[in-house]
Amino acid sequence: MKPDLDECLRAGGLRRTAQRYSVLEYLTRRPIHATADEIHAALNRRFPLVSRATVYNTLRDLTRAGLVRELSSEGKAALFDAVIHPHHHFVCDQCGALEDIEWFDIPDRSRKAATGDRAVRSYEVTFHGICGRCTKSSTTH
Amino acid sequence: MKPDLDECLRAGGLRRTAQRYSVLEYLTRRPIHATADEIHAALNRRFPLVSRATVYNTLRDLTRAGLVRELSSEGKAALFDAVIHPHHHFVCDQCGALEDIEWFDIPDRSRKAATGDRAVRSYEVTFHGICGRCTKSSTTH
DNA sequence: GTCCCTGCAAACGGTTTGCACCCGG
DNA sequence: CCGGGTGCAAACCGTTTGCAGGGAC
Repeated sequence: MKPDLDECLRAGGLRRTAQRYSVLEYLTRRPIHATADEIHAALNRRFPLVSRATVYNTLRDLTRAGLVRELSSEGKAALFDAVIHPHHHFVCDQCGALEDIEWFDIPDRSRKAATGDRAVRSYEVTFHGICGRCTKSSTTH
Repeated sequence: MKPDLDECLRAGGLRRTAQRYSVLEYLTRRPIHATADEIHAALNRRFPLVSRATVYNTLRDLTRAGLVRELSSEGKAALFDAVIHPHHHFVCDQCGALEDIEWFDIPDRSRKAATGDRAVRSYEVTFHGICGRCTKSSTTH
């Protein structure tokens, strides 16, 4: 159906199995932040197909293959994204909420100078602060 | 001894206790990446003073107060830094190693445009790629 | 046919929490 | 004196792993 996904798997040196295919397809279809558990639940909604362990193992493999990005959400469950729509993040230091920030490039000059000869595949900016909700609720008065 | 640390605590709305003071002092003295467990071990090396739970609770409080930054190191134990020497990071997608990247500013233009009216307190860039060690050891041949 | 992958459940490890005691203000 | 902080240990929860059976190639 979607030969490109198969090729992605192959390119990553991963055998094509129904489980891996569906995890990858889920993430590419819904390029949102999803926890391993959400993915597991979503895939098994219709009928049991993928075990929790396999979801974790698959996500690890896909991440290593560079097909998926893992965002370790400060103590909470890790979030996974298909590597499709790059974006930055805003994290609330108080409640831990994670918001997406639209993508913008960092000037090559600063970037190259700082990373040197490292093999950089991608990058993202994480902003820290207090989100709107927390600002409102914690006003001292 | 160091009145400024006391003031930091106070400013964050935190009572001044020996435990909190020593955690904060440790992090400001050694502005490196340290896990909660390393901090706990280091502080209790001479004589037991801080329990593990208190280290965790204190780090949570300090983080909320903005005195300390938490880096959730992809699945592994979280790393903590005193908010003193800002720097960026390079994460190896393969082995998870975390390297420091010297600081550089992001042009205000891009930044403001992207974050809008959010209360941004700080930001950092995380580069992803394959570190030198992994590049060497995984060459296909 | 050979590995690698999967499922299950148990183990793991970092972090949080309940509760009683203690101390800072 | 009061409310919050601390210590201990148990609970928690996301993630990993060992092992036996099954599927990809």
